[in-house]
Amino acid sequence: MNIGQASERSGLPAKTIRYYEDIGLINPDRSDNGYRDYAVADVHKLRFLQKSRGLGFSVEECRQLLALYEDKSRASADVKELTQAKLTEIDRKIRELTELRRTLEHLVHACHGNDRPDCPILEELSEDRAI
Amino acid sequence: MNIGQASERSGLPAKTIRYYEDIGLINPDRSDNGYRDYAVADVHKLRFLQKSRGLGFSVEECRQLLALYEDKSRASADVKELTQAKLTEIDRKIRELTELRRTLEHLVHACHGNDRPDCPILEELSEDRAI
DNA sequence: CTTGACCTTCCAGTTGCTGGAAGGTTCATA
DNA sequence: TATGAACCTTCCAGCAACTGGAAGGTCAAG
Repeated sequence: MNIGQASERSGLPAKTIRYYEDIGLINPDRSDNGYRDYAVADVHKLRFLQKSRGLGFSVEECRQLLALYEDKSRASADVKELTQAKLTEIDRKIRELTELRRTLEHLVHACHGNDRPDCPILEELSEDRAI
Repeated sequence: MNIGQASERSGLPAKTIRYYEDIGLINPDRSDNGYRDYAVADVHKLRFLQKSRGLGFSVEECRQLLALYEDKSRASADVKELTQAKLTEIDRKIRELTELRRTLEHLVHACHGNDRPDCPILEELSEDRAI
């Protein structure tokens, strides 16, 4: 399929898809007319990139994550260690998002109007273990 | 406190903290010697920025989120709408992270070695409702 | 009173896109 | 068959969000 369709299916702008090719994240075929030709697997990768970038992973981290999936020697200790590190990071992100969610919800429900002059989030956020 | 301590407590590099001041996200006092002087509330804001940036929110979105907490007219419909939009976005992120986590874990546990030549994540990710 | 760890501003470079120009391809319609 | 819209191509420039480094001021300890 052409880049337009790959864009539509992955949720990434065509510009970004070409950029990801530039930096070696994907390698679509080329049709005879010179157009890029994306396979379904490419679209999966692109969608994966779209999500993981949106979740705050850097391009290099996304490259690592992609590599985890594609690594032929998936059993190696290195890969396992990296995966474990990523799992820990993901857990942290989930925790932080949950916390952020709780705080926002609290604002909507408890502070409708002006019962508190000061900002409740600041107290909530300062509850953290790690300061 | 000086920028070094604010950096240590917020988890943000001093460079980034100065940048956030440049673009108007924070406004620390200045000591007589010209050094920036951060209050505890500034550190809370910075830590909040550190987290929300790391969770994939743009600086402008972080500015909005900060504004939600600080908005004096917190009861306005606009603010409520924005907050609701952010909540929806946060829920999506949590869902996506959970999915990513499940996939990675699956890789670690189920695919140790070479029982699958093809990449299982690609199938998992293609299960999405919204294609 | 100097050495080292701070801090300041300013300017340049990097990452990760994003927009726009200039031009080729495809395909439906006049 | 031609012409226009809707695609696609490369290339280059600009923006967002930092990041590094130079050049220099401040401060506490020895």
